[in-house]
Amino acid sequence: MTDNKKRLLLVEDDSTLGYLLTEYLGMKGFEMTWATNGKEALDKMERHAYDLAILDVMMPQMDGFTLAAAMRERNNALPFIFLSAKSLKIDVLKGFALGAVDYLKKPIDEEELVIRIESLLSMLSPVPHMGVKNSIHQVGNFEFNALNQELSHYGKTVHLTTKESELLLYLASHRNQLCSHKDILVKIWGKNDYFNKKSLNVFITRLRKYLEADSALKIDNVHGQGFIFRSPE
Amino acid sequence: MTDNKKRLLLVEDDSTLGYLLTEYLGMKGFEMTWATNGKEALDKMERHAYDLAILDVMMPQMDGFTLAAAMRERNNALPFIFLSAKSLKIDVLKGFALGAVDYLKKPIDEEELVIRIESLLSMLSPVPHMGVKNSIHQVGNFEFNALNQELSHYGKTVHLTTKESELLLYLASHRNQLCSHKDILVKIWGKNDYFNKKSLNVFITRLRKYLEADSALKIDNVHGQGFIFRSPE
DNA sequence: TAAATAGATTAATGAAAAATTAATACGGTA
DNA sequence: TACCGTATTAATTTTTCATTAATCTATTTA
Repeated sequence: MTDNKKRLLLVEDDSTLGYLLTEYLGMKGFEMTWATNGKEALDKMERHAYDLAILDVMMPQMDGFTLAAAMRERNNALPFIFLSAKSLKIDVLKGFALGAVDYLKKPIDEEELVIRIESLLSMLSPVPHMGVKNSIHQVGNFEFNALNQELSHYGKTVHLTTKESELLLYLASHRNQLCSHKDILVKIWGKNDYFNKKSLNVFITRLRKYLEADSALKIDNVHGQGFIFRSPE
Repeated sequence: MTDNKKRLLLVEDDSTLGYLLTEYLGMKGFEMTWATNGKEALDKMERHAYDLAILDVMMPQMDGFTLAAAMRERNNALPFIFLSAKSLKIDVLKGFALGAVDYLKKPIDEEELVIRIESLLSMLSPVPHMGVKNSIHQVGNFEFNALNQELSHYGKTVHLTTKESELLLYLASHRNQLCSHKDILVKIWGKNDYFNKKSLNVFITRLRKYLEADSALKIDNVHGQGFIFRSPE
């Protein structure tokens, strides 16, 4: 599909409301089709693909409930919501029993309608689990996946421990900046004391070892201050 | 999951309404958990799996909006609906903007609540899972039929137990990604405690044994974090 | 340039985590 | 009730990893 606008089919006999909603929703980025009765709606459904139908309940000839039942009978999987002045509980229950994904009572607030439609559409077409957060960093000619704690170099991957990964992430997000002992220790070790500082040195050494395959990368010490992770941006 | 009751987390400070809804929804076939404040709710979410959360908006200390924001911050994918006496449009919009799947105005009609919950659950749950479960997965040079719980290797088929199959399905759908203990346990065992973690290890061992015939497949442990199922895509 | 301080490196330690194996409990069934 | 397959819990062994210690090297400064 070249156009990713969502297509809505509005079934509404009242021309004022029909026109208003068509305009408003169209303005909000939906591709609108407006049918003024059930028969026309069924016909359009046959011939076009829609993402969601909005059915008015009270219509002459064929009411929204009947239309929904007819859709179901034709094995039409198009999800639909009802708009209705009938706010009686029994009607709401009937609406859902017919398979509606929502039931809105008139008068309709247009903004609420839009946000509900968007919510429903996003529920109905769930994102196929986009491969987790984007936590992959290019570090020199390494690829660093902070989430999986992996560091790859031309296909060769090593596993970092949690602390190693945290420290590398900190340095990599502050490349070419002085990172003070204090800041690193507070951020990663939680506190800044004599022993943690010793520990930090151990981990710096380890990272240097991991990264030595790329000579453009260096972890420089600034005497008495901290470290600078030198890396081309 | 052995029990297919849907699990709801109700967050409601008012004890009368909380009790009423817990009883009513419990009677209607849901497995209910009732938290009386946001902190308690967040805690329960960490340790248990729920299918839907019902959040009261107006609560002392942490209101429902803040709670929803905290959930999102923690990358908690639990879908939620708001219950609120605040029927102002701005609040409804805010609720949806925070990712709510519905926003119901008090006074709540219990029957409508039930049918809306059911409608939402059917929209939310069966799509992602059934689809995956129905398909046959190529796992290395194994063929994994999650529905039949069968694992085949060049014509040789073994039968997996339910838990084995669920775990393999989870890992296979997250291949080469770190799967935290917590996520696995919450998703498959329903809760995350000391004993389940032991149990998980047992099942990991079993899967490793099944899969050892293909040396390209590995279930690596990430110390203190979880597991990564390594498998060519 | 020598002494003092800071940093780097390697190796050792101990606690925690994980893997493995064994034992028990449970649920259906004949 | 005895049996079988499965899930959970327990006990044991193995591995991992942050810390600490010990040793070596670099930098500062008097």
